[in-house]
Amino acid sequence: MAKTIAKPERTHETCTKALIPVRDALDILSGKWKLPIIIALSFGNLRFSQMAKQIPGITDKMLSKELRDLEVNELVKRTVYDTVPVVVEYSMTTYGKTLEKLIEELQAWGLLHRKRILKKSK
Amino acid sequence: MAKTIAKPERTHETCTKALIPVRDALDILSGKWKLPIIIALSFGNLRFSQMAKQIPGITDKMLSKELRDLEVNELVKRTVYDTVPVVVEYSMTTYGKTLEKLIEELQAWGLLHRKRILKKSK
DNA sequence: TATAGTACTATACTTTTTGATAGTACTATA
DNA sequence: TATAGTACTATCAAAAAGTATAGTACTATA
Repeated sequence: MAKTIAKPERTHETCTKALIPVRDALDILSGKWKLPIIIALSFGNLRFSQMAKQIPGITDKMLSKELRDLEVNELVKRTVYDTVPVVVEYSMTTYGKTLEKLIEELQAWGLLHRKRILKKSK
Repeated sequence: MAKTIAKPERTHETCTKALIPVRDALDILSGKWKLPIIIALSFGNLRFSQMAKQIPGITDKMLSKELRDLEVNELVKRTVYDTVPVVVEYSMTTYGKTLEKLIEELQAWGLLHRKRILKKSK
């Protein structure tokens, strides 16, 4: 017997509710610095100051804040090494890597969109 | 012979470039009102004032601005009827409907994320 | 002549997000 | 004792996003 999932009726009500997780996903990627941070970390683990160097223009404050956001959402892991001076290493979690597929899909749509819209404005 | 696309090397340089269309896609969906408008229109064409009623809390200014954005991006079509008083009808374009798949994918990820994160906070 | 209905625009304001700049705590080394 | 290195935080300023409220242009109808 095939497993089926009861799909709620498509009403304004249900659609508005269905919007909440969409917004969640968008929020995770939104803002000026989330994507650059994710990309930087996708190349390998980085310490705070290394990351600050790799992402031109970001301030310490923004980096710190965005990393905390990503950490709270379990997308990035923060590891403190008990050295002197202390060293903190950031890395993508396995879970965080599931974002990559989503980002690729956004990229695919965005690429088509660029082609379509820029063609017109020539 | 299978068609292959030359994939650029994966460097910071190329990744940063690849980020541009991702940002484009995110921008299209970002802001407080884009998703509610898209959902409302996905149920059928609407006039300005009808839409304002269906989207609780939106101001005329925001509605007008966001519709213009969507129109410029060819996601929404604006049709003016030569009546008195004038009536303007908004509808999703065929192209605009291609966003639905993307929205569903965001939703799918967001749903998993909700489950994962909310579970912990209980 | 006044009002109503449509689809907006204009202005000023508040809130949220981001930026600039400086400062903190710790301690090893010169 | 002064400086340097690490990973931040604090404070204030600027910019961007969103809200509140009123006003416009048009004309048919009461």
